[in-house]
Amino acid sequence: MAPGPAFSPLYQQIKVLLVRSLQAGEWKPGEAIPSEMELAARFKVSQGTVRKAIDEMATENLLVRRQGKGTFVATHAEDHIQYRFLRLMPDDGSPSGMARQFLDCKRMRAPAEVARAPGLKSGESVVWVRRTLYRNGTPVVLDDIWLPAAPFKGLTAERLSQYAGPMYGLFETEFGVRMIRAEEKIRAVAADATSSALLAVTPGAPLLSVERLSYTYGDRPVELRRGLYTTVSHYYRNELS
Amino acid sequence: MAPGPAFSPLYQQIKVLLVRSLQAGEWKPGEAIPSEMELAARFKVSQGTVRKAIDEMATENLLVRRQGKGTFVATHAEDHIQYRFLRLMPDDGSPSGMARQFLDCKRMRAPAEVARAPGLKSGESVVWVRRTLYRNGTPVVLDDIWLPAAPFKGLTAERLSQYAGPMYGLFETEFGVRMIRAEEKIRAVAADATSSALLAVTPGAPLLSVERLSYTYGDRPVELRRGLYTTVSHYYRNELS
DNA sequence: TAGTGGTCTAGACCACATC
DNA sequence: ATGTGGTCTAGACCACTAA
Repeated sequence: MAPGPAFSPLYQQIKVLLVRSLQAGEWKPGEAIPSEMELAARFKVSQGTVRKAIDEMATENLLVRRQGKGTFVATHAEDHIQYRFLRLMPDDGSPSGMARQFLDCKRMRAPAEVARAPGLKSGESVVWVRRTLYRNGTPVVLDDIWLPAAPFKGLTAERLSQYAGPMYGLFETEFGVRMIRAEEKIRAVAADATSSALLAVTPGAPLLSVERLSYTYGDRPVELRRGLYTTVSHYYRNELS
Repeated sequence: MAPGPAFSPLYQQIKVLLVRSLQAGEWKPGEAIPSEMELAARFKVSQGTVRKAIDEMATENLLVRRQGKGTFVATHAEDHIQYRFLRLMPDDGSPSGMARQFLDCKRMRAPAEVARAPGLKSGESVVWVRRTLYRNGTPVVLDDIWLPAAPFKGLTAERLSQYAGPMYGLFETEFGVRMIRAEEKIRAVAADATSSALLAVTPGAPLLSVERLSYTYGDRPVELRRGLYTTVSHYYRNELS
């Protein structure tokens, strides 16, 4: 392989090329990418070098390997794991499904608090979504979601309600926006008037505030989400290592 | 290599053997393990196979590779990153150090709430530690820590205070107990009388409750910790992928 | 049976750290 | 100059999947 513009290991350069292809939509979420041998031939490197590139992308959850079948583009849509990014677990072990309810969805100028987050310019047009999640008929999560209006033209409460499965699956299939990773800032806050009403708790009750910034390919932030979780019968689960 | 008792890839078997050596203390935290070539000779496999075993252990933070120098046993003691497991960040970016204060340290029978956690039998003798962390003179963290009394014989507030550096570093060097990974359950709770007093907040104020179960080699839980964090000028940081 | 990813090997060379 | 981990290659064989 010709010495690329950057001085980095071959497999890293391959990785960059593969990510570019993903970004360009050469292979869509859920589809298989070419076999390791084909990619090795295309990039004129050995299979082992392609392998190492794919290995890293698999650990980053960009690709999924399936022995005997091939390597596939990761997706939120087919993932049997509903809510890949939701870490809220019920106290009793069963991570059963939740019911959704969309309360609002409108176009607006980005308020200052939202625009501070990278990726959304101040005053830019955004889509705002408010929804709740229920388990066993009781509200558990109140989400406020801000999205840049441009890529999400045509997003309505109607379409959100009709789509079965995780929201990020809809973003993927309908708007071509794939969430790769996210950063969360977690705080304990007191319920205000609206949140206490929507979550059926007393005003001032402690709630878990989860502020999430989600990124697509190329580390571009494309979603800001502020979730309020009731944690009387649920907890936010995290693993440290 | 002889086909071990379990049917698994060679490099996985090597990994098991390496973990056993770590557990047995053949190489202590901070020390270098033998070179890949030496290990390959010892286990009668190729260097690449040892490499893959070490690679996985490095991503699990059991080992640390340093090019040109060798591969070292991970440690909490030398890590320049103070508080490897503490995810609390100040709102202003600087993750500067915190001051510690040990309030209590005594032997007791494990209360029921604690004994429910695996690894501690009900009524077993435990060591209980209470401490606070301060930043800029104001209390931010209140930790209650329960440890099995047996391995931690001789743990006193005195020794905790005298030891500079992270608590898990002291556990390592003084008691031979190495924390490998941990699980946390995070909730929002209201400050009670004692916590509000110790954290200088009004009773009922929302606090982040972080219940941590820490594991040593072999997935044996050896510490239960319940932290209460004030999140008015700090937040719990998490990465999703 | 053919094609995929998964493992294992052996050898070459590079980059870094140390003496 | 030597020893370490890091990269790259080429080829063999295994395990799984599907036609």
